[in-house]
Amino acid sequence: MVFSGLDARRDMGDGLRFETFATDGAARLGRLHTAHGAVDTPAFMPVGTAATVKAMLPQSVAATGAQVVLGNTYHLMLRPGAERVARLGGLHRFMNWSGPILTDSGGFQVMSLAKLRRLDQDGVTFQSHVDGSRHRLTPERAIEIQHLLGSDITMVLDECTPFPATRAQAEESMRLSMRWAARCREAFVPRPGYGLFGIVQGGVHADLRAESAAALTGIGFDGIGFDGYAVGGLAVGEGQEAMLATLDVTVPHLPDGHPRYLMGVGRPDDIVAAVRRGIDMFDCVLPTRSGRTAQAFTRRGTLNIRNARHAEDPRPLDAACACPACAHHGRAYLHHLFRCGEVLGPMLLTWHNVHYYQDLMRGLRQAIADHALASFAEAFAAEQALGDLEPLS
RNA sequence: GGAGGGGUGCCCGAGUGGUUAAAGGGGACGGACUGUAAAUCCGUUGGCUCAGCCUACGUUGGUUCGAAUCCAACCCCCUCCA
Repeated sequence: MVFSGLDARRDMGDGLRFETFATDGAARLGRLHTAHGAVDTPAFMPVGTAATVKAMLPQSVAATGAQVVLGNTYHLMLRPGAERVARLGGLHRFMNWSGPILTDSGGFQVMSLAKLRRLDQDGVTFQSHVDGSRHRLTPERAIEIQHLLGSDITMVLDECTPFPATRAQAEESMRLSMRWAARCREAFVPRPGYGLFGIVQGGVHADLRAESAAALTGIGFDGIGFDGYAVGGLAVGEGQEAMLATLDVTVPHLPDGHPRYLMGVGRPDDIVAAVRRGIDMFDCVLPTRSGRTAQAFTRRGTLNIRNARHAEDPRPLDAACACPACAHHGRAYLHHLFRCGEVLGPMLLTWHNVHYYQDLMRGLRQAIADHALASFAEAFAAEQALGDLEPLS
């Protein structure tokens, strides 16, 4: 490279364009433009850690209305390896997903695999959960891997601060993440349609969140900042009330002109609450993991399809849902598939859950466009509260 | 007809004198799951008036302070030989 990332960025213009069409309170209706297409926001991004949204075909994911999926630096680094993906034409081609891809940096694994890694100021060394081999991840290498994958939206390497943590631990952890974020910013090679997101940390402490946001928006030699801003380290055990309170003291510090991404969240009610607080993007394993473990999300709340009460229930999971599980099958059949351990059960339920999440996002976007978000949220909560035992209308 | 093996809780199956309402599976019933070490994990699973009692290891009877475990008879099941 003859020029640094920041020089290139100045020469080539913004990596990701984000436009906003309407607002309702703090919520925004927007569109994020990437090299592989646009994402309407607020958006929910299904998680495809190992180059697959588990139990779904890429075209099925797209059919739900999902416009962007996640991949994971740590998992793809181990298998099949970033260089191999690059030789095979990049992650989009590898997994046959033509839309935008956001890749997490491995920062979540710094927390979730705490027992299998050693952290130092320069980076983190993982002991592979697959074969025990050692793998070094520095901010620079995390960015390099995401470049090799061809990620549209690259995430900085951070440390997802665990909960509970003392204030001192949260502060130290956040500052480490901010130093790493600066290194990621330097290492990232800007290209039109590709972008880098910073991640705000700071636990549940308002001043630390503010400090983190200020660090990210001012990062770089001339305060260039990032293409988008993620809020990390939430939904890790602090509870919804603390999470929302943290959003209340964090989002105001994030610039209006860039997308805001609440990492790893969440349940449907978390998403509604966070959108009302100005969050534009979400990802969560709940719809996919729960789909594989018999939990369905519906307008009437969650249900466990394994439960005996569904054994002879011919109704669909959700009468208002257009997904294949609801359009062509009743609860009794899905119940039977799960009872028998048939793979079609997890496949159909995952499809349904992802479809439900996308329906929810469509509803939220429409509500913002209509300036009716408050009444939408009220109706959403009322319907969820009815519960699954009430007959579906 | 002869020889051998075996009958344990919803099912399979361990257990050969007391620490056994009885390992472990399965099934059943329920729960959990929030930038995926997850098609995973965790409870419960004889009854009752539930820190106690009752019922229970094919059936009946016996030995013993004490039996799923030892003995006898009987009833079933399996394998081999006629």
